[in-house]
Amino acid sequence: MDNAALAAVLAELGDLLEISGANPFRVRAYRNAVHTLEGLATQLGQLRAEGRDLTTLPGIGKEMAAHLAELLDTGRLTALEELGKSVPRSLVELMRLPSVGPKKAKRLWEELGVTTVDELAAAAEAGRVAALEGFGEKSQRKVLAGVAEYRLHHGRFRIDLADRLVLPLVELLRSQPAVQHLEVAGSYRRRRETVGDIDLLAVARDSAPVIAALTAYSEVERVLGAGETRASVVLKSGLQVDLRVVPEKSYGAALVYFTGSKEHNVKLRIRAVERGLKINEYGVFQADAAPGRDTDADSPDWLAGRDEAEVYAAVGLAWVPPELREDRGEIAAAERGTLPRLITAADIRGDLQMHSTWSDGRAGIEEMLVACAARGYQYLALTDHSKALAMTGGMDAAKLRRQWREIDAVQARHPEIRLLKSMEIDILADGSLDLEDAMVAGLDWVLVSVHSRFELPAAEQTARILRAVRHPRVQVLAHPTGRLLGKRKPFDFDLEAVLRACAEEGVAVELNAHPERLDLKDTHLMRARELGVKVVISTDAHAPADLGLLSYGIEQARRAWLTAGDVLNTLPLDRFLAAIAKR
DNA sequence: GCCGTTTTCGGCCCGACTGTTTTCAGTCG
Repeated sequence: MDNAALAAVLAELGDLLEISGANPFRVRAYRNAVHTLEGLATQLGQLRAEGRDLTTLPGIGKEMAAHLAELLDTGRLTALEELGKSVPRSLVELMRLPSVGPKKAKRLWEELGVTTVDELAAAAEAGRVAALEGFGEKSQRKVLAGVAEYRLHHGRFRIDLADRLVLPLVELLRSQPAVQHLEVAGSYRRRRETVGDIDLLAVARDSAPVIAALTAYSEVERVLGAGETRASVVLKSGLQVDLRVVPEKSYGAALVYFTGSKEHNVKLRIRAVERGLKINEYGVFQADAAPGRDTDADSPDWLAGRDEAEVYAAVGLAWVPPELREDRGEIAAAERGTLPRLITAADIRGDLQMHSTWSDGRAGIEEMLVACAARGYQYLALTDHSKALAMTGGMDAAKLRRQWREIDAVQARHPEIRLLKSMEIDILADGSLDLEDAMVAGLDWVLVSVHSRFELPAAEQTARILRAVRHPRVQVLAHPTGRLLGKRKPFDFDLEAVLRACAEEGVAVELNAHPERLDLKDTHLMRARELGVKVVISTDAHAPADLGLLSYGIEQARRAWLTAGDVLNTLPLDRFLAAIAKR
């Protein structure tokens, strides 16, 4: 089982414990363990095989370690199966519905016999939910609306889709005369690869017109609620948007608070408590100056909160870039002053994966080159597909030779940028390359990737990829896990073994910046860096406009703590060529 | 259930909104 699967089982047990009325701190312990697993850069099974004591991991104690060991050994968890005998496991699905939490899920089950979302829908349609004490007509309607939403799509939104939906709304709200500041917070600001909803934060002279502008927005499907300082709507796309309006004095504190992550905020508050302070969304306050006194921007106990740096400084920390706020060691680094200088788009000197009309791209070589030069790049690699991908017009040796002649001609017309001869060479099922070695030797940049046989057993898949990265001329492994967000899971293989081989062989790994891939992902990149594997951030562009997708790759690289020094294509041309010539 | 130069017990982050309540529990972020 991989870390994500382990985390899912512990999360389910935590939810089920909560429904069964367990001690809330015990429930939280499960949530904390899940968070640790999700943030782990190395597979837990690997750590265990290396003899690591799992209880040295944060939030993992004796009990969690035993659960994890059982899961790794047997793939099952007795505690979950036992609890499932007294509380239906399907109840955790009910908690995914808005306004249904553990208490309501339990009562729906005990008093109405509801155990699934479908049964809940039937009960609500029959009017049985409204009759329940503590519920009413409105609760019943909310449940039905929630079920409809759930059935439509109970997933998250890819970050690029979120951008398309959010940016016009942000522009509209910023144009309101009353608005002084408006920022998108939450996981969107941390640039997670997907977002569940959108948190907007505003400072305004008068909150009412801002709230009204949101609820009246043409893309709003329905208004979930609107009060003095906050409002929630669901867009026609299904994306939920929450808006909070805060006083100017609280803007920084609120931005920290609503940017999260929750785990990062918890750490900040604990630091505050240790220093006799209190942090909430309105500011940093002297704690217990007058117990029970309001802690808002007008309180005499208010100390800081106008901007984020002020809030961090109040607890002895440097400002932390939003992408790092995941409780992965950033607090300690901010305290020591050792936060990394994160890579930016301006550090990139060349794009090392793109396609042209020679395979499945939509633009010619020269067009792609001109677009790269316009971005200020010093080099680009043209990586059209190899012949195994016949449907893309993949090239065999003869076609590749013809392409080289055109490349030479285009290069002769454009001395301003270096056009590298390359190819996205398929890794065949046995790990051999889909191009003769004599031709491989003629390439400036040798990129390999898997595009077929995703279903191979893990051992075979691993052996196949290992053979490819151990090929003496291979320089980069592209989109190593093959995942497509929301469409295809990563194929089953031992990434750790592949990364170690890359480290030994001096092969780089790609961070494919296409928002559908983002492969490797942030935690994998952290592991690559630990092992000393260089990263290449490429767009996989199939048209000039796709070159702009680079920003999505940069964001994930930042989430992985990468600096310019960790990324090969930040090097100027001469140093880049020198670096890859060693291979 | 986890954690600890305030260790092996007694804590564990905080506030707004909603709906159904006559004073607040539950949910959510």
